[in-house]
Amino acid sequence: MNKNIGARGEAMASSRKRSAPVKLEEVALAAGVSPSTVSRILNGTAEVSELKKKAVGDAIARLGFVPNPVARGLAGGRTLSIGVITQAIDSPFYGAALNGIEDQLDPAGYCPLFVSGRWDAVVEARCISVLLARRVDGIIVLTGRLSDQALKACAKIVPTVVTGRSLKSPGLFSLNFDNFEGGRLATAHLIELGHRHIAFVTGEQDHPDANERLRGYRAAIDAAGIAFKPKLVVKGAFSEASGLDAVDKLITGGAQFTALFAANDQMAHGAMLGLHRHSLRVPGNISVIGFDDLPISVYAVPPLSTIHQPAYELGRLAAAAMLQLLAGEKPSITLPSPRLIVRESTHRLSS
Amino acid sequence: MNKNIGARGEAMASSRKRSAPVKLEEVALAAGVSPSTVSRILNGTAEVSELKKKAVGDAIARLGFVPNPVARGLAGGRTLSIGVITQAIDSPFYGAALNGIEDQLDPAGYCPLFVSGRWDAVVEARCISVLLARRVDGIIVLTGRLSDQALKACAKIVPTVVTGRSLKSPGLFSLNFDNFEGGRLATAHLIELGHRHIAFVTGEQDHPDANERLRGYRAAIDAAGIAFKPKLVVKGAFSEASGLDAVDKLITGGAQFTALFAANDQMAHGAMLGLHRHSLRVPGNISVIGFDDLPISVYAVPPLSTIHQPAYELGRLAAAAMLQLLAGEKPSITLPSPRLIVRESTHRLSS
DNA sequence: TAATTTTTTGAAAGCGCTTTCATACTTGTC
DNA sequence: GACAAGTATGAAAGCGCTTTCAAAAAATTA
Repeated sequence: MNKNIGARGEAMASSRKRSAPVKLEEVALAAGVSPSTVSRILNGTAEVSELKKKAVGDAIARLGFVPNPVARGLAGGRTLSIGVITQAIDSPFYGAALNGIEDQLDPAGYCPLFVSGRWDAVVEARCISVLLARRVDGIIVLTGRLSDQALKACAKIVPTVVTGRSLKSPGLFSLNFDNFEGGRLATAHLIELGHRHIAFVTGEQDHPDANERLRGYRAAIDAAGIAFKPKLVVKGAFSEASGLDAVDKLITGGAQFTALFAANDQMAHGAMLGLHRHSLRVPGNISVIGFDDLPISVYAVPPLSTIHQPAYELGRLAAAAMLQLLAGEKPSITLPSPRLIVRESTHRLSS
Repeated sequence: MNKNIGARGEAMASSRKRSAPVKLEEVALAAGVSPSTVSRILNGTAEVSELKKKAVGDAIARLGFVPNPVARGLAGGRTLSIGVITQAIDSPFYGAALNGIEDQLDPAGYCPLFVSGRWDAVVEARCISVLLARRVDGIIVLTGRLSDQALKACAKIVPTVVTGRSLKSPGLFSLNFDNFEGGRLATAHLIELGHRHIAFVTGEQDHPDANERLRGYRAAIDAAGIAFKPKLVVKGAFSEASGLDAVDKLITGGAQFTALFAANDQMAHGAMLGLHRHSLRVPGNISVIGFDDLPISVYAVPPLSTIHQPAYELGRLAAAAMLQLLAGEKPSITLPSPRLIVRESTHRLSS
């Protein structure tokens, strides 16, 4: 009763409104072979004579046959879909990564299933359940909150690719961007410009990326022989609002600084607005540098200096690694190194 | 229902490496009923005695059974997944909408399948095929390029919800934001502030939203008795870069204007940078207003006046409409009206 | 040419669930 | 208390494809 819902039964012989989709069986019949043979040709799972191959190919083309992925999933155990856990599908950074994933997966016939973890380990765990229940063939986790333990457990069930950390486990591949080096690079740039009092706005609490960037900041000022001043480091949360707050805190706290490094671009934008509100010019009075190189940062007023993070590429490579994992190969993929992008928000300190 | 997949079932007898998922048959056995009964309880498709209902419920909980959506899809014809066609998954505007869709669909047990149409009717058509091949239960098209015709054809096959246009057809529901009124509102605001020379940066060519916003602009200046000057209207493409270009074109073309209305926020940001490059201050020399109210616009320097478009809400409502369609109801959903958001990028014209 | 190995192919058994269809079991009615 | 009219339940037949398994055909060897 529910099979051909849309199929209005009214049109019998002649004009069929919505002909039921062609199925493999019909192709087999038309080509004069057995269903098994058609399946084998479709999947390349066995040698088939050229003759039949052609007959089947013709039949498929003529009938316009498209295999039903649902049936394939049930019978073959593969759904040709990959679960992708992102933290916020509406974040500009993740958006680009998702795009990269889609671009890479699509030609391979795979389809991504996006779900949002909302920076919450519990939600993330639920996401994994949902994805697993949907029988995805693999899971890509974009920098989540899940424990290494949970990730490894997941990898036991399906191939797993995770970004933002480095761990080894069977069935698991991790792809890590050098956040430490990025943090160092950004800070060193500021120091290079003559700045000695550099404020730092951190990212989400216990986010590995955030911690690494902070480590990079410390390493750079240490290397330059600048004393670390805890007062110059304020907590942020990767959001524009938190960048703005951070500047307020800094200024009302009486901190002295000529440059500010925000652990991501979103906070840098918030910080720039904060400085503007305090009648501080960027880069005239304060130099600002961010991290991520969001598309919008090119168009900030002034355009934001930052560390380029290849978000799109990250997605593409994560997907590529997944494809390799699925093919039984051992992925051999590495991310490009952090790159400093100097625009107009950083300036030499005029003494 | 499907809470605990993460629960490694090691508490069982001995330590099974990866216990095969429990299936409905086992639940039936454990509860002492037939598989049919379990299915009926799961789907609520028939009356079942309280007694057995409880027995089955217990068995499900005890065994940690989670129905296999793939099998359900094959047998029942419903996959509990909804295809969503967006133009650019990495656009800040669509990101928010996708979030809304996900939030609305998830509690209902549905799962969105996102694909990107890339502002291209051909790609979009391919997306529909892919989605249909995957046997989605419905399709949501976020302001696409497809012809009304194609959309109606799609609606014949599965329930379809489309935003950004108004058309009626069986199985089709459309949700349209009042872009005309938004455009009018923005322009009227500028006029109210004393501006008479108002530049307009258009959106993507033949994008319905873009055209409507332009219509709103014209209506407002007409109403104010201001002559329409074609030189003040320049083509944009909804991207930051095109906003910047537009300003260049305007200025090198010698156009005289004291205010600028960009058909979306992204272009407004580009335009603000363009003005900055020409040493024009916002709003000191030129007032700027955008359209969409992207999250980032709050943190622009200066914060951007704009027309609020409820992107998240749009997604949520589109999904809600889909759910109603699926339930066989006739959706009765309307979008909130455009709302003017005055921030700091627009200012009274000082004569 | 007979015997043996290798390759191609088809029949049939699922994959895990939904859904007729028919069967027991209740009610209700005169 | 016998007969019609429900109601809860189970057996079995798929959904459209993949995948053993074994038979048939072809290639190889002795």
